[in-house]
Amino acid sequence: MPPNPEFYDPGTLLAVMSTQPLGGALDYKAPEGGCHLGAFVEVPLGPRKVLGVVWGPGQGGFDLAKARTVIRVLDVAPMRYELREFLRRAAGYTLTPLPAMLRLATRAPGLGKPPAMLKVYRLGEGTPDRATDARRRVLEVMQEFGGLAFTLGELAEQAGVSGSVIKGLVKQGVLHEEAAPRDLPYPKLDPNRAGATLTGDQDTAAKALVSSLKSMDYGTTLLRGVTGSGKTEVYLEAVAQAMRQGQQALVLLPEIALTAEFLTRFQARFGARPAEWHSGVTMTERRRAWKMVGQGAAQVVVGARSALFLPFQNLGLIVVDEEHDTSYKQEDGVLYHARDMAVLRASICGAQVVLASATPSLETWTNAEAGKYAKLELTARYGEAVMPVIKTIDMRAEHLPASRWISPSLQREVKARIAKGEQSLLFINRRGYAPITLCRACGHQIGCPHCDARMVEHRFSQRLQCHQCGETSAIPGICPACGAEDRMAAVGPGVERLTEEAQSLFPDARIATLSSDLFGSARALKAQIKKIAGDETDIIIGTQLVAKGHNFPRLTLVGVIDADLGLMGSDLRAAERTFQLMQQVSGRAGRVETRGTAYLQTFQPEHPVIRAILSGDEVGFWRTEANERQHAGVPPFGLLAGIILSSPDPQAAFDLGNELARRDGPIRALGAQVFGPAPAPIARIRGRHRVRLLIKAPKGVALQAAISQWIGQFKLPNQMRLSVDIDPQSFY
DNA sequence: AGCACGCCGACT
DNA sequence: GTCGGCGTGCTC
Repeated sequence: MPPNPEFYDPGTLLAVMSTQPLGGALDYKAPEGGCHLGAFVEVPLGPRKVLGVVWGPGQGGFDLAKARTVIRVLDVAPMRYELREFLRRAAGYTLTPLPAMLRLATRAPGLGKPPAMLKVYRLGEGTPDRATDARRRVLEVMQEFGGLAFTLGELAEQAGVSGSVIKGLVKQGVLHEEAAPRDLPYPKLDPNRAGATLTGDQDTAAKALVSSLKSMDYGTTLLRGVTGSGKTEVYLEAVAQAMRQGQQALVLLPEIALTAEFLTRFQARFGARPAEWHSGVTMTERRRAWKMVGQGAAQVVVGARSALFLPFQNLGLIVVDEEHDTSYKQEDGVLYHARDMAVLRASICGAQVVLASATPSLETWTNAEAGKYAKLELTARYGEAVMPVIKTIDMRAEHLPASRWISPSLQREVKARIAKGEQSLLFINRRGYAPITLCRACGHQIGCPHCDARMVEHRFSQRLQCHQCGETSAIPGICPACGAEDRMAAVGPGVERLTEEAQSLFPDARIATLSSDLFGSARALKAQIKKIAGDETDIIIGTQLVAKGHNFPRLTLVGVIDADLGLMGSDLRAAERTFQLMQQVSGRAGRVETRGTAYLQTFQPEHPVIRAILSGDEVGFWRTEANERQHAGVPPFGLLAGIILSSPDPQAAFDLGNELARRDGPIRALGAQVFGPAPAPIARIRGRHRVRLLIKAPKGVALQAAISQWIGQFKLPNQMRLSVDIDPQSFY
């Protein structure tokens, strides 16, 4: 009989990938009873026991006498080929060591422990020696729910008795105590429940997605639809089809804040909630989700980007909602882009990907234009609402006193809305009160002591805060540089300061401010959003947060305080981001009956991006933008990679950076160029100085291989860390 | 990541 | 002499 490549007999040499930063797999002998390829195992490593996954046959090439034996195989479904292959390819693509990649896939609490058990109580055979009232109530409850098992707490509460009554009944054999797994399967979802009635466009798109799902093969579809066009309802039909086919589905959302609204709609469609996976989920719930996904007992997962690394058994669909969102790029630790990884994972396991957005990224738009992705368009808005009229306010012609940002024209418009009982939204993409605190005597600006970032004044909390590392400090009365008293000044607008200005301009208006840092919890934020959507607010003042998927039915005016923010930077995606953000924010106006108006305050109304937004010529904008990037040879028409060197010693980082730039043979051999070293976008984080080199390569070359070869020539001095950022997203 | 090994400065 | 600083290297 030929050996089974999926199984290792006791004593066979096999490779185990651990989550320790070793750079690769180590060989071990299979334990008594053997083990499967992909099994989760505990292995000895030096004096410790560590978690690992059986990765393949032993590699050899070392003193075989050193080989130790696998301690035990964990009681967890083995990692499937698809996930191992995904981790391998993702590690190769992002130039991340495999153990670090594997760690993302094993981030479940209590993985190494036996399944957590719970004591439950069930009806036994005996009868109680004396029938007290309390005992009778317990038995009634047990009978009412016929044969169901209860935990002590549940039963005591239902029967209105204390725990000792139940313990007493157990002693007499009336009740049985047994162990049940703590991790319960998720409620069964019903794909055939009636969903929302889909309009023509939506119905066509949903049918197209369903038929793609039926192919049981890989494919990616861009689902384009303006805000409020019902994208969610459409892709939920694809989720339903995956379930009908017995497959699992994953829905990625960019913000935890959006999950609450999603869950409500999900429950309405399928009758129960899916598994959740994001940073706000408790340890217990996390373990349950991980295990149930691995057993196929969770049909649908909604979560953040890290949910891509869950051990799905038969994944049929990945939805990336708001696919253009910048938070899909992981910016520290393992650097990856969740949208790209979703496509990679799906292509390996033969699943469908739906990229949903009103304002897709240029990458996705280009792939769809080129026919690599299918494209579905939702044009009609949900209900009768129409897109707003968009106009500019030329700030060069407005007369504004210093430290004022709401132009007279915009003030008039807001007043008119208040008079009609309609809502206005003033948008500014800056948190806090003022972005700069400077000394009027010497010009000194207060910066973060650990990062290369300015401290932002938050009047709400009466402190200065670093938006990079979270460091806070008191607002100084004396300049720390020159010692001048009472000369510190708040410069520039933030959302809190705009609120202050609005309060003085519209003293009778009811104003609500919406900024992520003004709310301690998602619940408080939700309450505020609900209040705004109701009848209690005339003016909403908000940051980026308001641009994302909330419905404010009475809103008819949007004022963008600074539409130029982000147009001037050297970021290659600056125009794209501004375009997307302005479209989303303006789309907030006039969602129901009235046609709304959006005003963009700008100093450059003739700028192509502003003009494109005004004319509504999206295709024109994308074509122009695509052309420019093609000429510049940057993504998606060329490859970019960053090399970040970080060290407590800035000179050491620069020296190594120069050395790398000088010996760039492997990179030049590709026809690629190295730029830098230059201070990284965040030049200092937690006391470490960061220097970045940028590599620009033509599309289609083996960039990763060349980079590994290149950096492999260098030995990192003490304290120095090097990380590679494939397709970096931040530039300033 | 941990942990041992090892090679130089200031102490009983 | 030796205790301990942390730089270097190994873990199958």
